[in-house]
Parts: sequence; structure tokens; C-alpha cells
Amino acid sequence: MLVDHVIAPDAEALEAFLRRHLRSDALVQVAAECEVLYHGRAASTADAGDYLLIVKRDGSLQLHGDTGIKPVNWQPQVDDVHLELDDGRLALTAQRFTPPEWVRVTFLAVGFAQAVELTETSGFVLMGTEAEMQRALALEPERIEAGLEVLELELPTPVGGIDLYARDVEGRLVVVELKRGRANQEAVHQLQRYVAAVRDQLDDADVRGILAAPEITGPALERLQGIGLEYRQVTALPTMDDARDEQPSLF
Amino acid sequence: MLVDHVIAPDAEALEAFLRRHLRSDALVQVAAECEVLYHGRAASTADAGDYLLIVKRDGSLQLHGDTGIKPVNWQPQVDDVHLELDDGRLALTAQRFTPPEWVRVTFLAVGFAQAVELTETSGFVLMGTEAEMQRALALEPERIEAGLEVLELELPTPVGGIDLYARDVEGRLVVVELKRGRANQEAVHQLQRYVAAVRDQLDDADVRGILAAPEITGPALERLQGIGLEYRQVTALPTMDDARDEQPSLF
DNA sequence: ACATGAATATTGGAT
DNA sequence: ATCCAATTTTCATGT
Repeated sequence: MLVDHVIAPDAEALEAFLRRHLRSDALVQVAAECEVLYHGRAASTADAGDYLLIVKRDGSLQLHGDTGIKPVNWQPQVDDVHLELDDGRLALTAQRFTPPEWVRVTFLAVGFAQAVELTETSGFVLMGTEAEMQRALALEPERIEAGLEVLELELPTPVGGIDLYARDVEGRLVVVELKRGRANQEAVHQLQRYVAAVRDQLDDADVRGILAAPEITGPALERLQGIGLEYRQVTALPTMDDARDEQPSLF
Repeated sequence: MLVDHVIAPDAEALEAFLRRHLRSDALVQVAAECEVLYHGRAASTADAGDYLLIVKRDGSLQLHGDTGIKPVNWQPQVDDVHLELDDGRLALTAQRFTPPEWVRVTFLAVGFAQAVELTETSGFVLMGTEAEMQRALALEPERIEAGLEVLELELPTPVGGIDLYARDVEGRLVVVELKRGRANQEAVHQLQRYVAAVRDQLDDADVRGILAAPEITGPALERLQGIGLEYRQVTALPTMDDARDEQPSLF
């Protein structure tokens, strides 16, 4: 799994190491005190300190500090990585063209560099996405309301796709917006947009809007009801409360 | 910088290593074939394969595969990390309470483990945030429109804060929504909300809405103009085009 | 602790 | 390539 490593290499040794491994299938790491320059979407940033640089097989690059999930600097993919040895210091530049941006890391003092191979990668299982929720509720619309008949999934409108488009027991059209987690004001506005689009299109003011989610924030509920839309608590899938009850030790 | 490391440790050796370093100030890594279970906001996931586990000083945990910026599994902070040796296999469980979720990593075959110290961390410079754009345009509102007078920054409304609240040369009120990057439909709706709130509050239909951004998407512009709102291209700050022109080698 | 909004969000899917 | 919407977004901030 650990393919190769060097401890406290000088600039030449680090350059040799990186040239050997960067374009291989290995994940390359460098722990070093370094300067980092970024220019692109964020205009520009400059950093200096001890960081852990990770360059993955797909060319993505991230530079981690000692706290936080997010890297201090990163580049999702790169079109070009190149090394330059200048003035006794090695610099790695990762550049991409769309959007145009680049990150340059200049190594000042290197702790170690290593190449790691992560070969075995199985598939994964994910349950509880909004898409699954949509399918589940399309099959059992009575979970939202008795007598509800689903007409369309992801019905396109000029302002986006309506999650569930349905007709209620009294024949009124119903726009349903689903949220997997706690619905907030943003979700209310999304629903409002869709309802307005349908009313506009059909020239029919009698269109209902339902926000279906396991939870909703206070301000969101207030606003929702203030504009004549409805909230339905839907617990078709495991919610956060389930996690509170279950203990890891059960596994 | 590299404090300690073990290569291909067995479960007991790995446990000893992790107990020694996990609560220290070091960043701990383990490269291993492992099983990963997650339960929480995403309902649940299960993974197996070769991953690189990183546990930082603040207790945040991330599990990286060999591609992509985002970890396969992660936990922003944890309230509790514990190790269990069961059936000859070591399992690390990281749990947090709000929101309730946990990740459990069971190590099957370990490549190496290491502890890294990242001490030197200087401050950083970041330019080009929306907040800076707001301050810059508040000082020079003529960049948006001649004769514009800024009345308020971040004026609160029931539906959120208005970036710039102003009066135009003809005395009409103007709501300005700023976007640092390319404005999309979401931004248009945000502006629409604010304009509606002001018209409502003042019972005055003659309130203008301006979306100020360096770029705008086609659909967003169409919708914006369709509802009588305006777009102003603002290039008060370095935009993406600057990055295209500049070369890393200039540094 | 909760809610809101920005961000180099990233990622996947549709057009 | 562009755009839109979901995501365990993360993070900072205000209440």
C-alpha cells in the first residue's frame, strides 16, 4: 500500500520523487512548510505554514491544515501539473482552464513525501436520497394525503422541475416539493416559484402547494402558511431521530 | 514533522499507535483496506475498499478514496472517538450528537499509520469576497448607476438582508443584490423577494431591483428582465477574466 | 443551539 | 460546455 517514501528530502530529491510518482496511479502526499498562492474564482489568496499536500490519481489536489474538513486550498481537477526548481526551492503549480485558476505550492521545508496505492475500491450503498423519497412517495401518495393521485415526477417548468405533480381528491392540482432533511425558507421559495409557474401556465389560481419533509424550520413554516401553502410531515425514510435512537454498538 | 509511524501493523499494534496519538496535537493517518459504516443525516451508507483515513487535531475525520476532492465519508467534528478491538479487528467509531450521526471504520488490512505535526500556521489573505464587493460599491455607487445614493447596507427585511438599499437620481428606491460570481436564477429570485418585501412594506410599487454581478446566466437574465428587474455588470473586483490573462509564472 | 447565507462549494444529471 | 438542483455540503455569523 505504501509504495515509496522519503523523509526530509532536499529540493532535488523531492523533485525526483514527485516526477517519479505524480503521473502514476498512486496518491502522493507531501508534508511540508510551504507557501501557497491561489488565483482564480476567489480572486486570490496567499498562505504560508505547515500543510499536508495530497495529489490524487485523478489529478485533484488538496492542501490540508491541522483543523477542519475543508482543505486550506484545493483544485478539483487539473489540466496541468508542473514542477519548477528555482532558487533552490521546488514549486508545484496546478492549473486548470475552465474556470481559469491555479494553485502554486512552494516547498520551504519538507517533512516527508510518500506515494500510496489505494487499489481495492468496492461499490457502496446509499439509502435515503431525495430521489428515493420521490419514488417511495410516488408509489404511496397517501402518505402525503388521502386520495392524492400523482400525475408526474419531475415535471419541467420554466423555473425548474416539480418533484411531484398531483391531483387531490377534489380535483385540484397539487405541486409537491420534497426535502430529505429539514426544510428551510429556501425550500418555501422554491415551492412558491413552482406554484406560481403552474398557476400562470394554467391561468388557474386554485393550485395547491405542499412542502413535504421530515422537519421544517420555524421561520420557514411561518412564511409557508403566510402565503397559503401547506406543510406535510413525511417520514417515509429513516430520519435523524432514528440515528439518535440507534447506537453504533448495534452493528 | 513526522512524529511516528508504523508499517503494516496488526490490530493490537494499530490500537496502541492510535491510542498514543489520537488525542495529541498531531494529525493521524491510516492507509488501510476497511469497511465504513455511516448513519446520520444521509440515513446510511456502507463502503468497503482501500482508503486513507485522516483524523485532525480538532477531532474532524475524513476518509479519502483515490479520486475526488470530497472524502468518501467524513465527520466535521466529533464529540467522541473510540476504539474497539473485536474479533481480531480494530474499529474506530466517531460520533457526534448534534446532528446525531456516526461513522465507524473497521480496519481489515493496514498499510501504515502515521502521526504528523503541522505546527507553523500563519494567517492568510483573501480578497474578493461579496462583503468586500459590498463595501467597494457602497463607496462608489456610481459604478452601478450614475447618481445612485446608498442608504443602507444589509438592510434587514422579513425575507433576509438587502445587500444595498439605495435611492436613484429620480428619487425611486432601489434594491441591489450583489453576486461575486456568475448570477443564476436563485439570485434573481432572491432579488425578487427583496423587492416584493420593500414594495409591500412601503405600499409603493415604484421600487427598482438591480442584480449587480460580473456575469449572469442566460436563463437568469431572461427571467430577470421578464419580471421588470435589471442587471448591471459590475467589475469592481478582479474577475475570472483576469485569471485567464495572468500566468502563474509572473509570480 | 438554531437559522441564514456565502463559497474557489463539489457532484451528478439534463440540455 | 452550460446550467440547474442535491448534498452528511462546510463555514462564519447573527440571534
